[in-house]
Amino acid sequence: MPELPEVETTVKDLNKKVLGRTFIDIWSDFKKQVKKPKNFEQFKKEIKGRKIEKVRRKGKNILFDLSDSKTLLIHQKLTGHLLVGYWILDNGYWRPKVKGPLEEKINTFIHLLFTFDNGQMLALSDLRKFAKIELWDRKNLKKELSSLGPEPLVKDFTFQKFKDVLTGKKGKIKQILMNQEVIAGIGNIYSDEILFEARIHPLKEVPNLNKDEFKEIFRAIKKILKKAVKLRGESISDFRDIGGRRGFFDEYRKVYRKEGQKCSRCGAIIKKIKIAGRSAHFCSKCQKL
DNA sequence: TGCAGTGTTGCTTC
DNA sequence: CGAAGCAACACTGC
Repeated sequence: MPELPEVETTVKDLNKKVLGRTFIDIWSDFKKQVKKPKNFEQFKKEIKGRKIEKVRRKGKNILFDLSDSKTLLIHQKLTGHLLVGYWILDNGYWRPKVKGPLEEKINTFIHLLFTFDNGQMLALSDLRKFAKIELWDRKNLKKELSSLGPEPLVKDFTFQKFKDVLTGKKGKIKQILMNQEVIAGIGNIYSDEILFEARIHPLKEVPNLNKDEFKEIFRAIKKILKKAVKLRGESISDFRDIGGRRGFFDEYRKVYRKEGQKCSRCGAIIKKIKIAGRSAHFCSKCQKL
């Protein structure tokens, strides 16, 4: 499940690989994944001939700025992967032309594939088919994404700003951290890891946090997300970079899906509970309620 | 074998 | 208005 660090890794790699490329063709076997324009032929017509000027990230959204002020938005949701390479259509499945990590079974789930002017391809692999693809006029996109909260890794996301966005919020800290309208980009894995780093219990009510606890959470957000970006994301779920390679955050992961194991800090057993229908992992001894 | 668990977003319901 | 539940989908693990 791609969260901020995984999307950031993807976007950085895409900027190295596909900048200046022009779309010449699009293939799909699941056309309703393209939500805007709804008509796939229309989408195809509008994409063809357009050039990629820049790739950006907003929260968990990937934005391809194209020529003529269009922007292609891709949200990977749970199991979407963007892959760059060369494939051949074989019996309804895309097979990679060259040996390597792209040969893993994520290939089976390619439902959308763009071909560029140099023969290179951009594939969207998506097991659960939840990913969303939309083509926007750039001027309308800002409004569309305006409900997203601030980007946690930018310099001007200061402690003051963090306090401001949390002030007045009711609810459990875990839920608030995952709310994209409060802060953009944090999902289930990193909210667990951030709260472990900050030694705060996921069920802690936001209005009950004192200043020191706010400070710890703020510090932990920056630390964990920066670390995860540096390590090119996780791969306990099925994240892969655009070359099909894993991230390295798993070696650093302390609580997510570690229930029953010993806490690396105090040796107590890591617990798993449900919060608003989501799994939450934490150490009940060193994370304070 | 069968069914709960998996996570993100948005829509529906209360 | 907000919170909770569920659907979108398909595969894994118990």
